[in-house]
Amino acid sequence: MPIHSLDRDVEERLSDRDVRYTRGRRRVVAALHEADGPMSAAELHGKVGADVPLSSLYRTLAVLEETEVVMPHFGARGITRYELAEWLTGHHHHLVCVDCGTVDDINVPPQHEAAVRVLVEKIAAAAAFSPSAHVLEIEGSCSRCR
Amino acid sequence: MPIHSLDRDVEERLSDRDVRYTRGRRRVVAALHEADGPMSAAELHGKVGADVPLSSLYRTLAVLEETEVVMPHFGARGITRYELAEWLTGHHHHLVCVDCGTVDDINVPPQHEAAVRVLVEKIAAAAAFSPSAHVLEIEGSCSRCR
DNA sequence: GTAAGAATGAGAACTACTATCATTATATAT
DNA sequence: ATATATAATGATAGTAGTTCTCATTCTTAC
Repeated sequence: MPIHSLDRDVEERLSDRDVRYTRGRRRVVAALHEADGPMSAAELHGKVGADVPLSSLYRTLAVLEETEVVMPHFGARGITRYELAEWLTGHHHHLVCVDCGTVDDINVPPQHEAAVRVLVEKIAAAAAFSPSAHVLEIEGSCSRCR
Repeated sequence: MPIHSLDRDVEERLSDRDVRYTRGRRRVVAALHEADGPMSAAELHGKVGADVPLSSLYRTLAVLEETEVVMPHFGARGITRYELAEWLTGHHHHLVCVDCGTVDDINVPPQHEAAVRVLVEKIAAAAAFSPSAHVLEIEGSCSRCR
């Protein structure tokens, strides 16, 4: 999705919730859009510039999470990373490097995704659990570490 | 796996690594064995008794992680939970309740597990990533919350 | 242009976790 | 069995990531 139509979608969502789409918030959304995986507050601090204080980034992320523009991801010890919500980016999964900890997004072709969904349904059904979503993380060594 | 054979396996592993299998460590292993999902240090503090200080629990968990008796799980904001390693319990996945945050283990029948593995291979292959493991978390509402 | 409300920045406070160190327990050698 | 060396524990101080507070600045509506 190009940045301007993303921006329009986010703008509309925030306006619906009576929340302003300010410069600081735009910067965070843009940084997450350029990233190729979830980012932590500290990583965003490095990317959007150190002039934006960490406390503001945390608050911005909290606001964007409440309005469902971003989603938290808890894949690493002690740190919360954020990525744009799937209604903005499309459904995807993660490749997690067990050596360096980087997380990269991976898009799954529709037929595989459908197969995953069917399996999830079957597995959950056996436990009388009604699944609303699934998270698949593939662990291994990334190309940089291998 | 019954507790005594689990205990024997852990004992052997720790002895191999020249680490003692003490009373405190046994208590943690037993608590994790009885649990039906990963537990945090604070939750263990409640379960094994408040007479075991948190600092000891954190260190015990670190030792058990180094010796690969337990595995960390980062499914919740800011907290690390631990569960017995899969060589002790068998491979399994998680049902995560989006309402209350509880995580329950779920065993997956072999044919479904095989299908998951095949899909993971295919998805990863498309990104030139060689998978060593996978984590599948199924989100939904647990029976208590529904 | 002004008033009301929202967002920001700076820093204090909180929580999960880690490190330190003195004390206690365990294992090995004699 | 006792002494000695090494490991584990408990208490507490310290750290990192995150959240809260509040005074100031910016927006929006009138």
